[in-house]
Amino acid sequence: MAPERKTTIMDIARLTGLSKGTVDRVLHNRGEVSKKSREKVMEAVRELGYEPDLNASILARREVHTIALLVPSDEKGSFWELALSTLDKVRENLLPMRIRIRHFSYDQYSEESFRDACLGMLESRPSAVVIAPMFRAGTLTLVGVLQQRGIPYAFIDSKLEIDGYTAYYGMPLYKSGYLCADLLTGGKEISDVLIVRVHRDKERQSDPTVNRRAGFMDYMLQNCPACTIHSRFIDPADPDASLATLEAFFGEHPQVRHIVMFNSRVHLLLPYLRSHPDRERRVIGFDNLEANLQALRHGYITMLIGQHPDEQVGLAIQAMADLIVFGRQPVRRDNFMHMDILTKYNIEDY
Amino acid sequence: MAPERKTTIMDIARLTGLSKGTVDRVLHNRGEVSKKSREKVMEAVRELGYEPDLNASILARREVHTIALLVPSDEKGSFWELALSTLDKVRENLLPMRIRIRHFSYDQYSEESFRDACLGMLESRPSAVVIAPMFRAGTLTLVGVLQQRGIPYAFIDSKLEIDGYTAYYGMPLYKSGYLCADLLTGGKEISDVLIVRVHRDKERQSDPTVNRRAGFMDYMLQNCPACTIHSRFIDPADPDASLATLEAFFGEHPQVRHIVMFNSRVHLLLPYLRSHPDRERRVIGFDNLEANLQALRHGYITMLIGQHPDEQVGLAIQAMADLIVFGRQPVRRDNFMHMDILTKYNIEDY
DNA sequence: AAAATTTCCGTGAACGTGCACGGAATCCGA
DNA sequence: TCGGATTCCGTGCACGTTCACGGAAATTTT
Repeated sequence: MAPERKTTIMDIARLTGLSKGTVDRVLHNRGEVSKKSREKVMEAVRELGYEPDLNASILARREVHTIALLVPSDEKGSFWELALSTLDKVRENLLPMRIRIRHFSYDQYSEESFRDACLGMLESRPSAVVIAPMFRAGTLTLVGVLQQRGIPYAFIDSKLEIDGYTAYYGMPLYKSGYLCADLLTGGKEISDVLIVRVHRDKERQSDPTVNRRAGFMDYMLQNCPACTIHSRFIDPADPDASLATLEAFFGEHPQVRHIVMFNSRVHLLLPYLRSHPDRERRVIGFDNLEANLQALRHGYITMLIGQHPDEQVGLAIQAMADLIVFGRQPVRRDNFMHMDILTKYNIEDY
Repeated sequence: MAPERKTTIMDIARLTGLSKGTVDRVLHNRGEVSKKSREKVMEAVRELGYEPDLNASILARREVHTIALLVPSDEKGSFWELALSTLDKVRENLLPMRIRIRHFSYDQYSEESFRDACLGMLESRPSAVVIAPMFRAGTLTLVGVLQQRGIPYAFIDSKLEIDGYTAYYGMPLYKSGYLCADLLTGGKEISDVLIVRVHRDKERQSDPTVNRRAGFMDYMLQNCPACTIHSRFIDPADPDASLATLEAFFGEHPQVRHIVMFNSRVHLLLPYLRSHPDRERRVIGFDNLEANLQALRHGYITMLIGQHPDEQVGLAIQAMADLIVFGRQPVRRDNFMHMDILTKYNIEDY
C-alpha cells in the first residue's frame, strides 16, 4: 500500500558513495572500474534489490540491436508463410525496444542457398540469431561461427542434438508421430496403412519428418504389429504423376483405408481423394495450412495435427530479445509446444 | 535504411508554432485549448504521422492505473486456480507500464458474495474491469454502474448477451458442446449416453455449461436421433452418495458406454470409473485441471476438451491495458479461443 | 620529484513525454 | 476604460537511464 518507489541507479550510487556513472559501468561491465568499487556496487545492488527501469533504459539507449531470422522461404501457401504470418506484429512490438528483425530466407531444398543465406545473415552483424535448420552439415558450420563470435542463437521447428543453443521452440516431433498413429488407428488394430512421402524430403537431413516417422513406426510396432505398412513417393511438382501413383497403388491394394503424411502437404492428396470418395477412409496429416484446413472442412481429411508456427517464431525472437535487453537466459531451454488436434468442428477458432 | 528519427512532440510543436505543452493538451484532450490550435495540431499530427513514444510516456507518467479482476475464488485444484496461475507473470509484465492488477474473488455459488466482491472492487476505483460472470442479475447491475461511471469492462469465460463490453475472451461454448458430442460418438450412431451434472450448477444462470449442453443436444438430435440421453446429478461435497448414484444408474443401464460432463469436474467420476474398469467405455470432460489430466494419463478419461483459461485472463487484461495506455479498442470484440482436444498422447506439452 | 601514463570516476547532456505553475491574452460588464 | 474573470498557452522540471568527455587519483617513468 505504501507508495514504495523502486530503487534507482541513484539510490545505489548514494549508498556506495559513488556516482551514477560508475554504477552504470559496473552494471554493464564496460569501461574501467576498480575492483573495490565493483564489489561495493554489486553488494548494494543485491541489498536494495535493484532492477533497471526498462523504459528509461530503452529511452536512453543509443544503438539498435538486430535479431536475424534464418528460415526457409515463405512461398504462398507453404508452412513457412504460416510461420511468418505474424512477423510484422512481432517486429512492431520489438521496435520500441530498439530491436530490429532482419529476415533471411533460403530454399529448403538447396544446401547451397542455405550457405548463401548464412553469409548474408552474418554480414548484418546480428546480436542474436533464430534458425530453422534443414541441413545438418551447413547448420553445424554456421553454429561454429556463431559460437566463436559469441552470438547467441535459438532453434525453431526442429533442432540439432548439440549443446550451445539458447532455446528451442517446436513440436515434440517423435511424439507427434506417435500421436498421429493413435489417432489414425483410433486405438484399434488395423490391417494396412499407406505412408505418402514427398521425394525431395529425402535430401534434407534435419527436418521434422524424420522423427515423426520414427514415432509413428514405434507406435505401430507396439500396438499394431500385424499391420502392413505401405509407402509411396509423390512429386509435388507433378500432380498428374502423383495421382497416377496413388491410383496404381489403390488399384493393387483396395483394402487400404488409412493414409498418413508426415509433412505439411497432405493437401497434395486432394485430387485423388476427391475423385475416389470413401466414407470409411481415414486421412491424417500435419499443419494448418489453408489448403489443409479446406480439405478438413470438406471431410477429405479426417484430422490434422497442428501447431502454431507463428508462435514459435514469436517466442524464439522474444526470448532472444529478452536475452539482449535484460541479459537473462530463458527459463526453459527446450520448449516443446502443444500439438493441436483439429477436426472439422474445432478449426474455426484456430 | 536512413537513420530516420521518429517524429516527436517537439516536431509537431515546431511545425504548428505552438509549444509542446499545448500539443500535449490536445493529444490528451485535457485543459483548455482554442479550436484553431487544436485543429492545427491534429492536422500536423496526421501529416507527420506522429505516434507517442511509449517508453517516454510511461517514464514520465505520474499516476498508476489499476485494473480490477473479478472472478470466482481460485480454490486448490479448481478451474480458477488454473486460470489465475499466470496472473503474477501478467502482473509483472504490466508493472513497468504503471498498471496494477487487483484481484477480487467471490464464491461462485453465492450471489451475495458476488455482490460483496463488486462493492469492494468498485471501491478500488479501477480504470478498467475484467469480469467472469456467473450470475446474470448481479452482473447486469454491476455493468450498469460501470457504464454510468465510464469504466470499461471485459468478459472472460462466458459473457452476457448485452452490448457495451470492450472485449470477450473465451471458448465458443455452444460449439464446444457440439464438438464434444462428435468426439464422444466418434461419428458413429450410439444407443445411450449419460450426462452427469453437478447439483449446484443449477443455481447459476450465466455459466458455461448451459450453452455447452445446448450444443451437445443439437448434435445428438441431428446425428444420433435414436440415442437415449440419460442424466444424473451428483454432489461434489458427498463422494459416497455420488458413487452410489452412479452404481445405481449403471446397475439399471449396463449398456451405457458413453459418459460426458460439461463442467471441469469430470474427475469426480474417478471413484466409480476406477472400481468398474471397462476398456470399451468412452468418457469426455472439459478443462485441463491436474486431476483431469491424471485421469486422462491413466486411461480413465478418454478425451478432454481443454482451453487455456490463463491466456484468456492474460489477454483480457492486456486488452484493457492497451485501452488505458494507448486508448485504442481491441481489434476484435469477441475473441473465441481455440478448443484443445487432449488425449493421453498430447497432454504432456500442454 | 616532476612528468608522463594509466586507471579510475564524476559531471552533465541527452532520450521524449507528463504535468504543475503561473503568465499573457481575451472577454465582459459597469 | 478599467478591473477582474476566463480562456488559452509557454516554461521548466521530473522520470531513470546511457554515454561521451574530461578531470582527479594512482601508478609508472625519467
